[in-house]
This record gives sequence, structure tokens and C-alpha cells, in this order.
Amino acid sequence: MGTVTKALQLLTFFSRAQPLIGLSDMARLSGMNKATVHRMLGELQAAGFVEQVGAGRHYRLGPVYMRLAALREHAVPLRDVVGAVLQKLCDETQETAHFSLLQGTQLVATTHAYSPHHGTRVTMEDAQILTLHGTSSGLAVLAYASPDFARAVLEAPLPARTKHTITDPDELRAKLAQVQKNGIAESISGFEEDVHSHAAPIFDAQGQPLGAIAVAAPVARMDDTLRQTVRRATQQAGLHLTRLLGGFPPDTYPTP
Amino acid sequence: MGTVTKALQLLTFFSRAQPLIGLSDMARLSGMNKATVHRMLGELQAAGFVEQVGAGRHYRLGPVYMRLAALREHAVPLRDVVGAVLQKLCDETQETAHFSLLQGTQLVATTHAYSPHHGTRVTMEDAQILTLHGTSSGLAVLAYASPDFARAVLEAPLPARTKHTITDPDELRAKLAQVQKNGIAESISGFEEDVHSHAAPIFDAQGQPLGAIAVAAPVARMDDTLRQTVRRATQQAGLHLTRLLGGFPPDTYPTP
DNA sequence: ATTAGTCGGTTCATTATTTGAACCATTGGT
DNA sequence: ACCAATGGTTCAAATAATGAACCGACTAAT
Repeated sequence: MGTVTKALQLLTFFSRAQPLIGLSDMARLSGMNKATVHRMLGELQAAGFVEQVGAGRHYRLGPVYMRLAALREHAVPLRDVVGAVLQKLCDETQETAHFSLLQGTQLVATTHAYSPHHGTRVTMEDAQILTLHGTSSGLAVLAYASPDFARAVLEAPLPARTKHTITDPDELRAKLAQVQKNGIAESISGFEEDVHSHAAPIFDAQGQPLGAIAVAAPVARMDDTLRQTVRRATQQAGLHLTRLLGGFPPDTYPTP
Repeated sequence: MGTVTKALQLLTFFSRAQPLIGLSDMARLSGMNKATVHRMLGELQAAGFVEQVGAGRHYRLGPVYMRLAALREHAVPLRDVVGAVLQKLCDETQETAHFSLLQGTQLVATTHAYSPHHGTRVTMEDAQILTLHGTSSGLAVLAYASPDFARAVLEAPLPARTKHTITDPDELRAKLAQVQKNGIAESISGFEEDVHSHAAPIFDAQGQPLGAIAVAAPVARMDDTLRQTVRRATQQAGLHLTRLLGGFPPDTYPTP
């Protein structure tokens, strides 16, 4: 492992739970010698990637990231980042993958990727508005939204898009509890007939859900093998995208 | 110079004008050997700090910055970053420094730092609203705001806070041209009597002014020496803060 | 008051990594 | 067909990274 890699690895130990790390801790965490870590932190500090909080105390992430993040966003707009994750999820599952963004109280499916693997596939309209109670994406968001928001949604009228749409608030509450337990939401024909979909929430920097990533397959194709694949891949993609967007799953989010 | 420093230096060559850099270019820019640069970019890429756009093509900034920027913001809120810059500016000039944020059409002075060096000093109210045409901060913002915004402000009634407030639109337009030329705005007793202030605009990631950083001194103390010091320090602080906040001065902004 | 165990930071001989000139294989322009 | 770029690779020589031991300062417990 090269020196640069080792130095950059140090940055990965910072987290919201541990924004300040001392020299000895860092040496322990990285498994490297204290002197080595000290020199590396010195170089990282000189470049602004890390800074020391007081006089000779702990280290924390430095001031360069705002600028670099802005440059990155300029070079690769979020749309492209989302698109790349969707493409990968789509390749892994061979089914339609889509991303939806919570805009106010509406969940809008903004981006999608189709798999060329099957002749039949679930298709999406552009900027389709998804119901919060009738889609897996909606349930994924609701399960991690603020209690106030979820209550408001469940107390409002719950239209049935299909004859399978769950419209009973209590039944929905039970479903949300299950989503919270598994970290992934599932909906069978609740929005479109013959569509079986799974979704994972995407979180912002405050740990609030900002949208969801989902995989939608024809009901007929959803056997147990595919279901396992989809669930695993969707949850991973969700965590990955959350991370890429600079967000953080809340502490209550289950680890896969 | 350590290897880590050299590798991190590579990241500084990316800019909005040059978001994609090839191996040879990078070697030229850094003055290092191509093989060295190649290995470093490889390590940076493995860590996600850089990525390759196509198959074996140019490099661009990687996906890690969103996350790191979010962590940094969590550890050090913007308020603290602004505060640190103000404190430094205040120390350098021995006068009151303040930062104001453009909120809609209102410019609000959100943070300030006082120098203990003099018995008399300019004091600020909390969340004081600054006029766009009567303060140096306002002029700094106006000079770099969109033409539509500036026109709308100049066509609206221009109240005079003091007898020195400039209220003639043409005279103001001339002043704005001067600000655009120098990159720094100046106002003498236009908002409060006996206050002589200088301000530099702060830009967001789109190159739009989001606020200003300013130094305000009693008129009596503003001799030529102090004026030079203040102008230099304010402009530097402005550029520095813009950079720290992930913003970019527009191409039209003069280099000091 | 003494001790023992931290901490951040430093030293320097040993070691392993980095370095760079020369070298491919491709590509695009003339 | 050629030339001059490009991205990428090789390997002996040069250099920088490493880590055990050490320092002084501090804290908590004895």
C-alpha cells in the first residue's frame, strides 16, 4: 500500500460521531506507527485537508472540502451521479431502477434506468409523481421521515391507485415498522398493476430522507431468487448513493 | 516535500476552467515525472479523490468530497468559518470587521468582530439590515449582482440615511463601475455618520455575490496608511472567505 | 508527593518506497 | 506513411518512509 493511500485512509476515520481524533487514537485506528501518523497528519494539515482544533490538540477535517465539493459538483452534476448508481443497480438486477426526490410533500421520480435484458419491463413516465403510501419509494421515505410528516400523510385521504393499494392507516403503520426494521420497503401492485417494487431511502446531511432509490419488476418475474438479489442490491445502492450525496443514514437505520 | 503533499498538490490544479486534466498535462503542471504522477493519480483514484472519465482518459475530481464537505460542515459550521476570517481581518486592521448575507433583496449583517485596540470603534447591531446603495457592503454586492437585480434596486426609491448618502442613480452607477474595477467598495458616512467602510463581495459556487465582508472605521482615523491596509486586507479576506465557502469569483473580478 | 499511565510530538538508523529516464502501444493530425 | 502527441509501464538508483525508543507535559490514582 502506497504512502498516499495510507494518508488518505486517515480521513475515512472521521465521522459525525467522531469529528475530532487525537494522534494516538488515529494511530490505533489505522494500525500505523504514531510517528508515521504524525507526519502524515502534518502533511494533510499543510494542504488544508485536516486542521488542529486548539493549540496542539485533536485533529478534524480541514477547510478544503467546500471548494473541492463545489468543483466536483460543477464537473459532475448530481444528476450524473444518480444516473451512474441507477445504471449499476439496473445492471445488477436486470430490472428497471429509478430515483425519486421528495419535493415538499410530493415524491417525484426524476431519473430512471431500463435493463435491456428482458423483453417486458416496468416503464416510467418522466417526472412521475409517486404516492407516498402506495409505492415502495414512498414507504421508504415515510418510514424515516419525521413523525409529524408521516402522521400528516396517513391522516390525509389515501387514494387507491389499484385494487391492491393499501389504504388502511393502521396497516400502513405496520408496514412502516417493517421498513424501519429491514431498511427496505416493498410494494406489490400498489401503484401500477403487476409491478413488484423494492425501495431504499436516501438521506441528506441531516439524516432526513430526501428521496428513494427503487427497483421495479413485473410481478410474474419476482421469484425468491430475484427478490433476494433486488433487496440486497437496492439497499446497497441506497447506502452508496446516500454516501455519494454527502448524506448519512440515521442511527436507527439497520446495517445490511 | 513529502509524497503525500505532492499527491495532494495535484488536486489543486483542477478548477472550473479545467475540470478535466490528462496525465501528461498533470505532469507538466506539477513539474513531476509522468510515472510519478501516474502512480499518485492511481492512488488518489483508488481512494475516490479522483476518477477517470472514460476508458483510459482524463482525470477529474472524485466522489468523496460531498461526504467530506458534509462532515466538515457538521464539525465546523459556516458561522465559525466566517467568524475566524472576521477575527483575522479585525486583527490585521485593528478596526471593526463584519460579514453580511444577502437574503432575498435584503442585506443582513450577521456576524462581526471588534478590535480591542482602540477606545472608539464602530459598533454593530445584531442582524442589522444594510442598505444596498448606502453601505460599502451593499455596493460590493450590487456591483457583482445580476444587471436585473442592480437595475431594480437603483430604480426603487433610494432613502438617505445621512446627509452624505448618495441617492442619485447615475452617481451610484459610476460608483459601481469603480467597484467593478477595483474589486472593493468604499463608503464614507453613507449609512452612519462618521463611519468610513470598505467591503469586498463574497461569491457562491455560481460566481454570484452572496454577501460581503467589510471593515468599518471612524472617519477621523482613516488616514492614507490605514486605508491602504484596510483595502488590501479586506480584499484578501474576501477572496479567502469565498474560497473557504466553496465559491468562485467571476472572471470579471480583478486579481489584487 | 509520588507514581503510573496517558497524551502530542520528536529523533535517527534501518528499510522499503518513490523516483525518473527510457521504453511501449495507441491515437490523431499532416 | 509519418510524426508527435497521448496514457501507461519498467527497473536500477535515489530518496523518503518507517518505527522503536525517547521527551516533556499532563492527569488520575495511590
